[in-house]
Amino acid sequence: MTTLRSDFLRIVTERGFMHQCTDLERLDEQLASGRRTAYIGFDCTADSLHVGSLIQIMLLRWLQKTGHKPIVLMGGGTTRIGDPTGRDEARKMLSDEDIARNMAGIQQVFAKFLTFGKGEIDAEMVNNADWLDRINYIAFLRDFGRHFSVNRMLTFDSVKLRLEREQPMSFLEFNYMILQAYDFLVLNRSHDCMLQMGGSDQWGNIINGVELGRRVDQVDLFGLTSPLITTASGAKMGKTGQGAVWLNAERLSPYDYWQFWRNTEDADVGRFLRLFTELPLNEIAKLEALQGAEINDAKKVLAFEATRLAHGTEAAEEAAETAKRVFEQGSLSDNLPTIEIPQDELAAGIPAFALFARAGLAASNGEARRLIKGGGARVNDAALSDENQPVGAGDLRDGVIKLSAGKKRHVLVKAS
RNA sequence: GGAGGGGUGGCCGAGCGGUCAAAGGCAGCAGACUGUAAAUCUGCCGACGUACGUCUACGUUGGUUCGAAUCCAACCCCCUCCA
Repeated sequence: MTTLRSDFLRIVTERGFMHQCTDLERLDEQLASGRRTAYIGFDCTADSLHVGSLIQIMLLRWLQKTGHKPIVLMGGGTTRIGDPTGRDEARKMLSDEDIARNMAGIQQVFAKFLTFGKGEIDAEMVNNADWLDRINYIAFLRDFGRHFSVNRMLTFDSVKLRLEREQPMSFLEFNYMILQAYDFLVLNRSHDCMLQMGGSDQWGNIINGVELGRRVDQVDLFGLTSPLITTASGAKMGKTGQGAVWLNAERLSPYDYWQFWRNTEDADVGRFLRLFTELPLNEIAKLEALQGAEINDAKKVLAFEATRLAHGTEAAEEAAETAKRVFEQGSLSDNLPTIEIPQDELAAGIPAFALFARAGLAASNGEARRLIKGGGARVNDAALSDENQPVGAGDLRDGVIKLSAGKKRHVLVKAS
């Protein structure tokens, strides 16, 4: 590969964000010669984003840090269609209210990672419903539909794979890629946006936009994709037993977020440090070189840095402190999840299984029973053998009872 | 519209009159080993009752039968081929 001149592409390449690029050399020229604008689209299927989108978020963050303008495109319009990429079933339709609420939530997440405002390189959030909603069907088909070959569309993975698997695809979904291509064209016209980034699964959609720009406006547009991030053992990143790893504190506490990173597989530490922190590469190289149990120190750095980006320094320090107390000193921390039980109930004593279920450490009484029978439940760090054993006021230590399911999941019970 | 195939637990997928809460796999939870890792091994894995049990569940509704995920009918949805 030739030496890259633009800060953005160089950093992004060195740190492992690059998967494919439509024309690396010319894009590099462009980015090296002045301020440019790029965008990434996100759909609003939930009111927050999770770590699955973090690479994209980091890409925009680096873009801004290297002096360019990021645009966050909210798929308010396209969310109502659903990207067929990589799925066998059409998405369920969301109401306009849902979409509006989701957009607001996602904006909160981005506010942590990007600087928004009116300045030259301040980030901007746009909603494609603003133009897609106004499309006139016939005019749109005549102006843009003519540039899309169905023959070609059928060869894109998003469509081809679905057909090969003999799964249904509606015409609605089939149109998704056209609309995404149109988004790019619109953003180029309105914001002089010349680069669309996205996950590797978006390659086809991005290409369509690049081509549409060339055919309709004779402009040079660029596309760049990031690799699909899986863990070293091949699992999709960001799925835990509890569900997605959300980036907002309401859905996932900073402590749990910290824990997620702390539990990174050894083999992923270096890669994740490069992708999800902004530590200098030489420092990462040192951390990555740690062997055996020492790599835990690197994981703590990863957890701290990643949490800092999403939740701020203070929350990251707090999470680190809580983890230290719980895991390294075996003591308590107020920062653990806490439930309150009425005083009199506690005085009477609650069967252990019921308490564990109430604390959320088990999904049902039956599951709590199994947990206890299996020897995975502890009260104040003492193993529990009888699932019916009453737990109550007598178990309070300094005003709290510590319930543990396994080694990692703890809940504090307080009287109210 | 016609012919054929199909809809099973979070997912994949067997079962095709009782012994079916339903094989097997994946995912998940816990235990052992470790380093809050991975791999491996063990146990659990619909709900409720401490076990025997009860309830809910095999697209929907109704039927046959002592008994149905399994047979029949109608309906809904999906796939393939034909028109």
